Amino acid sequence: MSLVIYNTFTGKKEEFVPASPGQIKCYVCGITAYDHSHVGHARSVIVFDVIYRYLASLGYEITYVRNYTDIDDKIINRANAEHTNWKEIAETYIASFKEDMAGLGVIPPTYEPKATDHIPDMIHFIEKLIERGYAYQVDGSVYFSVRKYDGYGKLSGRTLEEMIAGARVEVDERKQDPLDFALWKASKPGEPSWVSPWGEGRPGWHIECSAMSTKYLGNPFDFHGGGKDLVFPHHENERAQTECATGKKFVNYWVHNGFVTMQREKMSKSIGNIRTIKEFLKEYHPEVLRLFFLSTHYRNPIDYTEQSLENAQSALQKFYFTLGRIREVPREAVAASSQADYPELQGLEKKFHEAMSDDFNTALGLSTLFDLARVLNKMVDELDESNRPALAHGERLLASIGSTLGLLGEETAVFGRGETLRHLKRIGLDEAAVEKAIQDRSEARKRKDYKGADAIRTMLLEKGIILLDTPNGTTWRTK
RNA sequence: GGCGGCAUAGCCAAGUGGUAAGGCAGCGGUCUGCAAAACCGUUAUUCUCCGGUUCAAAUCCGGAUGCCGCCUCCA
Repeated sequence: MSLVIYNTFTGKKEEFVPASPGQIKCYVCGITAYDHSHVGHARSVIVFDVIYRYLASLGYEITYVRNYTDIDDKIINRANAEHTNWKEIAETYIASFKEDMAGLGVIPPTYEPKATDHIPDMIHFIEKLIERGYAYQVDGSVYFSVRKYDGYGKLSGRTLEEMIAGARVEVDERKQDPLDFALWKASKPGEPSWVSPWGEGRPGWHIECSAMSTKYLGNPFDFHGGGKDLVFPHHENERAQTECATGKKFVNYWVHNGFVTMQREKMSKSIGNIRTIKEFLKEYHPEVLRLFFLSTHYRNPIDYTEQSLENAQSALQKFYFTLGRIREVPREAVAASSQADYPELQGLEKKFHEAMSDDFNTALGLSTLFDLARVLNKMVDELDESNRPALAHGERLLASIGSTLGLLGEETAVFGRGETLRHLKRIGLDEAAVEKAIQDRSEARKRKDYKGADAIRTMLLEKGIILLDTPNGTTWRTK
């Protein structure tokens, strides 16, 4: 089965052919470390985490790079506002991001380079551009000469004329052409700076990704990813610089994810409609966010609403319940599976792979998880000698699909406990009070006082607590 | 102003020529003292609207409307 991927550069789905067989080299633009990351950043990271996991499941050996922009106007501004230095700000928010990533269960990339650790690489890169006649120096700054590169605009699908027509940029007098962009910025007094052949200064934004991606991956490399907003100018500029400096193709497949919106509007710091990852994680299990993201194709926008999250939460709970039911079946009963064929399970496995190999169609892939849950629940309901091996096989399939998506990674009991505690915290109820109410109800039931018992059930239900009467007594869970 | 994307049931959402996946919610049923979970059944003659191409269109083409994004930092 071949893997098909939508390439922003061609605007089409293309069959994926790795630059070297069996290996994949991937670069994804990370964050600018000047504040806590929000749910929009999380989408990008999770989308590529799932792509990474899926490619790994296909057996590829992957080198995955995700950078940190740790020097930039916003970082400097924040440092000034807080009377500290850029380094402090950058380190603070890189640490914050790492904490978020761990919380979200994201696999760490192979390399996580920081821009300021690669200043010499960038200087070298710029020198090459000057040598080759694609860049020029003015007053200690260096600019890239956009008109020297005739491929400019091909990634974002616009012509130079269109860009000029639509320009809202303030023209910097020193540029030879309004479209030119900075490779190196001469520093103003008091600003952080590094020594360069052009004087004290700091790198332009785009150059770090060109220098670091080619340093760690060479070029051309397989994937370059990031949010859709990076297509222009960031990736367009990276591409221009790199192809001009190396004389070789930069990237084979450009992959961009859609935005997270709130009330249909892009989530972004400047609009102010953000939800930080930390805020999210206080309220929900991390896999809820992941499941929510995966329920829509990665290139489409996704609207962040409480209802959608509750939805994702129910779905996640459903999967964990299913897993929990299976695991309650005595181990010897599920036994070692034979090599027999299970057409239904194999069909679902195939469906999952077909979905994922068609431009990572996780929404469709997720539907196989629902199908699988149904099949497995039925097996547990109708458990007998004949379907035990199939159940064992199915359990493994559920776990394996889950792990490819980064879901169902927790012990069912731990998951359930976590959901309970989160819910109690949200409604401000303590566990002992719930237990006491349940005990009262059990006594009422013993007296066959069903009216009284139901009153307690209803009271708890209103608080989102559902009682489960089992042969071994009453347990409870949160809605 | 320039360029691009999207529009599928109450909600979320897949589906790029062959007669509408999946989830949530709802309804009916099995089970249960009642519930919950699970399972079974059911819920769009129709895919924003108007034209066109075709034996056949949610899917292709043209137009309209609406929403969103990029063009400035942005995942």
